[in-house]
Amino acid sequence: MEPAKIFQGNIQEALNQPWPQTVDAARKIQEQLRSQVIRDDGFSTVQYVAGVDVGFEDNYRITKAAVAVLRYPSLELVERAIARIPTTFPYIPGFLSFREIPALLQALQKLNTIPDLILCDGQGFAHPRRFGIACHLGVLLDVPAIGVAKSRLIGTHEELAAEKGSWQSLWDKEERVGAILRSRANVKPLYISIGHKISLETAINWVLRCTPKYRLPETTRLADRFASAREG
DNA sequence: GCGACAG
DNA sequence: ATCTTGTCGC
Repeated sequence: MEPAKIFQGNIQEALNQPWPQTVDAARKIQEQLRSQVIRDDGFSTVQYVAGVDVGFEDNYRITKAAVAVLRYPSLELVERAIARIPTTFPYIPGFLSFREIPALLQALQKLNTIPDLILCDGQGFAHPRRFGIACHLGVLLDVPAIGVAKSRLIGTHEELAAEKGSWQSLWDKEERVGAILRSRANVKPLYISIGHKISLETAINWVLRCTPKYRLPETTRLADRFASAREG
């Protein structure tokens, strides 16, 4: 079966599953699915890199998801998709994926181009139960994914040098759960963690490859723009 | 019990 | 996340 069929099949299967209505049910899903996370590199060639993000409309009643697919290494926009659905889950730290993934799946379903790698807005493995949104989306789609967060959810770290490209491990007790990365000189670091089918070292390198100029990767910048645009 | 807390 | 203009700094 061709990749496109598998990708669309995974999305359809995920959409057919009942979505949790309580935090307890959501926690059980996290604890069940987290064993499926693959922490090693499970890909070779990367032709398409995608960024995903969500925004809200109508006083948070509508969740608007956006996907931007860029060609690598040119980082030019190849395709974009938008989806709007009613918001069904509140924002609770540690359960972000249950608020954002339903809309993201509907946007991803509209793609004609299958991403080889997805950069998510939020944590992956750097999560209380090691199953942030990048892990959740990566496992559901079975596509390599990276968590790129703008702020900290958990973890501690050493001082970070000011130069672009410098990074430090992010620790939760004795376990390394991710890294903080200076994606641009003298700006607040990014919180990087693996999502699925990728190692932390490879994830850091891909974030840098997708971040030629600004603090955020081009993928997330574009997805951000599409998710927040009043039009579209 | 008291803070911390992705988007 | 979102409401919002100008403004300070490299």
